[in-house]
Amino acid sequence: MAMLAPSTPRLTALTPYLLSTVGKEARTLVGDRLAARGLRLWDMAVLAALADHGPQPQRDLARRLDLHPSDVVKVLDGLARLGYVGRERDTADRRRVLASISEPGRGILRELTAQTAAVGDHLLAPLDAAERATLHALLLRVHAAAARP
Amino acid sequence: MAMLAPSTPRLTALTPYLLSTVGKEARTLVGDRLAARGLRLWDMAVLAALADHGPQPQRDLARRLDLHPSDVVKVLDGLARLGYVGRERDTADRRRVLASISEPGRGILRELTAQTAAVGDHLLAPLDAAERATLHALLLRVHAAAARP
DNA sequence: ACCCATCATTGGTGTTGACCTACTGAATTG
DNA sequence: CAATTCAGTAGGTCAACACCAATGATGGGT
Repeated sequence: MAMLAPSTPRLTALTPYLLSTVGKEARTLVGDRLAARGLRLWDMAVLAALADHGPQPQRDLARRLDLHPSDVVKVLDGLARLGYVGRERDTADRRRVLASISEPGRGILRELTAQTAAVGDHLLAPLDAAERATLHALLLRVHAAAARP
Repeated sequence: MAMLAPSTPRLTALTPYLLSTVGKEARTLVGDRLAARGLRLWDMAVLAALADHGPQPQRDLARRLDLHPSDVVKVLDGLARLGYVGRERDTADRRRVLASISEPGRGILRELTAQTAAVGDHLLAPLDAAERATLHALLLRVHAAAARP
């Protein structure tokens, strides 16, 4: 269990530093929960993208998640071996492979989502519900702005 | 320049995911600026800790920054080679080595701090001043809570 | 038909971050 | 004063991550 250091004022005065360390902590906590199921962060991201946007060529996944196409293959290989995703050639364009989430995949995704929410509860313990909502909304706007070129 | 992906609702609904991605982005942006000066994130953290808490044994730095003692040595080696820190045996306990920041060290730290603030401005562009303050305050509380055992 | 672009895949590379072990010299404890 | 604990150091491991080049199959354009 990673433990944040009681840090130094010069650093904690900088929002990027706080974002970086708190983000790293979140990453580690979620990563640990996923690791307990033999999965990694990208696995969850891919499952979520498939659940949200339906079956799609791997190219789209790569663009959507900003993940290298050759790494998409590797992630899907792992998920397919566990039965969480299926792959079919697109009959319209036989170069493409349509990846889709399976029922077991949806099940594990629900679990992972719950786990992640639990991590959130733990991490945001010092904040009340309204504050958590505020934080989330602000982060969402920052995220959205950083996402577009 | 890393670019965040336009992500998927199921993920952006989870605060830990937002913290993780935005944090990673902040980390990368700051890291790039440091790399332009041949430094890394830990270098800045160590300089800041020395500036904030004065000369101190490396053991304290390790605890303070949650950095492995053997890695503290390596970071200090690099900083010492650049003349940003000095090291002296503690006369009271000659096992200890007191690390301290030098004047050039303070200078570079000021620069790095300005660079980091600039990254903050860029990253938090969509937020107005009050919102940035709110975000910072919330993150600070989360950080402080996660820091203590 | 032919050529070129696209998609998936394979099998790598280099970097990084965190960690671990063994060793030295110094202090503390019994 | 012997044994143990502690600080710093040197050197190495290890997994994760992002990225790259080459290949084979397919599609689209002219």
